[in-house]
Amino acid sequence: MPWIGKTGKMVHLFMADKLKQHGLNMSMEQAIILKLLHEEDGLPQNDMAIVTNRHKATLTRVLDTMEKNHLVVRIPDKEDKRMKRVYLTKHGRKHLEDMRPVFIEAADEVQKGLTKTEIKTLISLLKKVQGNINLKKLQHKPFTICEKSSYPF
Amino acid sequence: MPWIGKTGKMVHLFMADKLKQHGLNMSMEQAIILKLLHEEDGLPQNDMAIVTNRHKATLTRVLDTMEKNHLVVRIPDKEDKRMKRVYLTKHGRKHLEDMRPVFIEAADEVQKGLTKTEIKTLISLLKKVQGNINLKKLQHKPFTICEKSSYPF
DNA sequence: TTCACTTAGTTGTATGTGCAACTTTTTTCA
DNA sequence: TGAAAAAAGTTGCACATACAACTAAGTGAA
Repeated sequence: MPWIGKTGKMVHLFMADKLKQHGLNMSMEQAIILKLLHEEDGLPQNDMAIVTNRHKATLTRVLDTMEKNHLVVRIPDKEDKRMKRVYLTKHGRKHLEDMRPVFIEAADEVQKGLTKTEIKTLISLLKKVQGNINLKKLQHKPFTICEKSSYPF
Repeated sequence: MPWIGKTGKMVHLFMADKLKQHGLNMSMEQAIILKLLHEEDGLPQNDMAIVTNRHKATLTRVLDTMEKNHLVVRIPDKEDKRMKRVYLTKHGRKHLEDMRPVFIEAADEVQKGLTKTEIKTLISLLKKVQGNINLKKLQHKPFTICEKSSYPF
């Protein structure tokens, strides 16, 4: 399966470059976080780590940067004092709006020449591959395929 | 195309975990370099950066680590004094042999439940996607689809 | 109820990553 | 031929990443 890793990396770089071209000073990693919070605001950090396939320590640092840049805020959960829930700020929401058309255009470019059927086939095959991968060990939790697109494209 | 990036990341993590489980103290990035040199020893750093879709500065640092660990050596080119060519060491070749069965087993696991036809279809669709992505700007060179698997799986 | 276990998040450390700016060497072309 | 442009590699910087070890807080069973 030599192609998945490389294609994934290329798509990642392509999208990151598009953000840059449009003057959006934001990494793909941060864009992914914004998209995730757009779908469900106030997620605990650990849930975000699992959905995005990142280590919780990595998430700590990405959120440090994003909080410094006023894109999100961390608010401790009232019930469970261990948890911190992450919320979009007004500024974060603005960035989200700015990046939306960029990703729509970029996704079109990436899919150029593929029929609707081919796209459906590709996604279904990738889902099958995901189903074969159990990252339980990595995340200390059973892996579940996330129907929400944790990637903004 | 929300699935490519995430699936790629999952495969990457899965493979990295397999290396660890088998006691191979090596990052996927380093494994990719070893595999590349196995196919063509003595590549200049810049070529390696392009094929692996990494920035040349990144390659500099990965190779620093690998040279420190005696997996590869850098030898200046006789003709073009700007270039450094990278060669596998005996130790590097040993690591390559050790990781081969790990990747074969892991690839089987990732592809479980997919027919030969499905695998062919998946690869052909991913190639189409790659064809849509022009990373010229990123690499200061026109992009070409690399038929060699720059990924060890 | 208490003490071991688990869970959420952070920090230290090493590596991986891209970009800009830099040096050295080669190429181009006027 | 000589100056400008290009190319290969390195370094400073900021961020991303995983892992181990840590703190604080909740859970569960004797």
